[in-house]
Amino acid sequence: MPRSKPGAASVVRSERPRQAVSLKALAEHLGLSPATVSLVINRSPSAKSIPTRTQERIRAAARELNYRPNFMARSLRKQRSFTIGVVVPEISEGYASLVMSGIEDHLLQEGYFYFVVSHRHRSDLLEEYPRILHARAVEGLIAVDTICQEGAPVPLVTVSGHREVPGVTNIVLNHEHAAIIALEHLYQLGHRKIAFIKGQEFSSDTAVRWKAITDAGNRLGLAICERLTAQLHGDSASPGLGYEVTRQLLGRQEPFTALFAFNDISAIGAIRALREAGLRVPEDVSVVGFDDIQSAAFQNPALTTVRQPLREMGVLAAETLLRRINAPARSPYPKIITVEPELIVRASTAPAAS
Amino acid sequence: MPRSKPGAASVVRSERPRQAVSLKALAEHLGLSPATVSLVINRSPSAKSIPTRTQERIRAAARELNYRPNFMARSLRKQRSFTIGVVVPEISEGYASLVMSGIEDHLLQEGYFYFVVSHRHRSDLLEEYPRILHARAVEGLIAVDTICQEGAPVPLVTVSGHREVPGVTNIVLNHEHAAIIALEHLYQLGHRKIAFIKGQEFSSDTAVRWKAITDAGNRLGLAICERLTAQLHGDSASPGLGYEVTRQLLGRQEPFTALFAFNDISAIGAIRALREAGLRVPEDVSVVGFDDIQSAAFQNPALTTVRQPLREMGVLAAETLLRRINAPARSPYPKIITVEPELIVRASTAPAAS
DNA sequence: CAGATTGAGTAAATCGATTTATCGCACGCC
DNA sequence: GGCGTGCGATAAATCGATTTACTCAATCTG
Repeated sequence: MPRSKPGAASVVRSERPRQAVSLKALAEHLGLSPATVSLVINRSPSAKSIPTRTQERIRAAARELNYRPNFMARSLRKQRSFTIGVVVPEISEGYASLVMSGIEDHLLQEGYFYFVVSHRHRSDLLEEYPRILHARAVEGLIAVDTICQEGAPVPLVTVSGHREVPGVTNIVLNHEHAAIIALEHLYQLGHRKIAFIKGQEFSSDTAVRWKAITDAGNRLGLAICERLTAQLHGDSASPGLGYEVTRQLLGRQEPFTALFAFNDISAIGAIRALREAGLRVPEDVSVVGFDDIQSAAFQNPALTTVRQPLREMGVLAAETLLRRINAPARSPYPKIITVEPELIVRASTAPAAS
Repeated sequence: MPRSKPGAASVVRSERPRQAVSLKALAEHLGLSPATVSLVINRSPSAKSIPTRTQERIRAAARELNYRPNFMARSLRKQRSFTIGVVVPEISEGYASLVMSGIEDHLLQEGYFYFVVSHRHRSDLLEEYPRILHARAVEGLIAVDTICQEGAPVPLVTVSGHREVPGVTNIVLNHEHAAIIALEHLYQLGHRKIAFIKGQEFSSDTAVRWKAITDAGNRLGLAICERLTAQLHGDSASPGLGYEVTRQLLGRQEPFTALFAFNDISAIGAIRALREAGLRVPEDVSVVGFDDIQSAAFQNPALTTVRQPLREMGVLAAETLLRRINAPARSPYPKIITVEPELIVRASTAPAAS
């Protein structure tokens, strides 16, 4: 009797179906079997024998009851997680986050999600993270600016990995070209005494880039002076590292008219150190950065830099990974994909004095 | 016969057990039932009746065969995904990525992973993403600098959400305090004509911060002049927006000796605009930023700014969310958690001229 | 009219782990 | 000799969806 009271009824009605409705519940509601409903919902080819009217009925009910397939159940059955893992050194840092932005764009478009982990160059985490990502059933991995020791049990794409590891596709900048356009720019401005800031030992770009620079120097007949090169140390995304190393460089009393930094962050620190030493940028010393992070354009002076297409590299990594995941096992895959740098000339470089 | 050939055998042996071993396989190998093995592996209380020797045997075999529980199966059974969703406006941007760094830190520590999606202020994505995250079985959501229209079917924590929505815990900066320390600083330096850059309409901090600023102005007896306030427009993480709006401000021919920007990014753009107009920072105009992003310290001049503890806010968001997830349903939860700002005085502010 | 075909749908196995209720057995006890 | 009572497990249900191999009836075919 009380059930028929309008007030009570309206309370009940106003409650949305909170807990998820399962395939079984939906099938029951329809007076059909779960099998049929599943076939129709998934537009499976074997649903072609089910008449259109029934199909409509099923879809309508699914909408009405707000049916959402349980992701875990589906994943378990199909053995697919539509999830990939992204390994970066540090998430709150311009390089990685730009690459990730590209990765995300493409993955979401294709119906994949991704887990991010940042290892901060701790070797225990570097070991552990791929394992726990694998335990989380990721279908593939993207490693950004991270040196991977060995192949993984799933397809692996690295961005600036620089190691030929079997099973790994590597997306890299054309560092030779990058070195040439940067040095040529300085050379044409009349610079002959150029200082260099190398990257940290652990950065995967460091060695390759340095080789490219020395090669380019030779090509241009530009002597690269040992006393004018220094190396970043320490694991920090702050310009402080570039500042320190530039002070060292200045302390060596070897004059130079230009400086080519490992990245924009260290270039920014370098400019500060130069200024504090009473040198004007670019009048006394020209500075070239690398990467073209977002704030490069808004430094004072605006930074001349070698742009890496970081976002595009992320998209490319995601595309390549998905292609590999969806290709039949043991298909051939590219070992290396090269992208091109671009010199962005702004206000931190000028003709060499005298 | 051929099977006993040493060469062939060694080939077989050298192959690692590639495909995962299941609980069932492990149990079979041990001559036990899956139930027993599961109980032991999970250190379930009901495993206390299994003698230590057997337990050891099971664990040893698990190690040897490299048994890894299937995540999907476990999740399906336990109805837990140990995954949460993070919604940000844009991943490659200082504010969100610092918060995310804190979120990641805490979540991974606690055995959770997270999916990130960036909506770029597109309202269709803002609608869609929470839904598909829910379909992906996330156990909770964190929304960063994002206005959420309604509660979610899972616990939701917002960072700078500023809306009282039932079911939502909001982590916010003490904007009143922030406004006071910034204005007091300028006031004490002798500034009376201060320009302001307000945030974009869509930013969740904009309204609250502006109210705090006007209140603080009143408190200090500082007139806030309509003609000296302007608002950011457009969805970009570049200082270009601040540059544009500062040029507008300058065009109004209303003199000012200090400028309080909505964030560091726009402050950087503002400084460039001021410089181009022939004004020196800080000698002619002092500039105060907001957020204290990583590059603030290395601007030229180094930026005076109101620091938000973004990383800590991320950690706090993650902690709060996990607490809510693991609390019994319908437990009480905090509606608001406030964190304190800090004024970081650097080189972009100085005593007012004249 | 037997046999083949088609239409409409279903039963049941499966993915891999968790968990509750139960079982057989040996031992001690009265 | 019958009865608890630990001990050392295990059988079987369950989580929710997918998918293969059917079934049953009606219709067509020769």
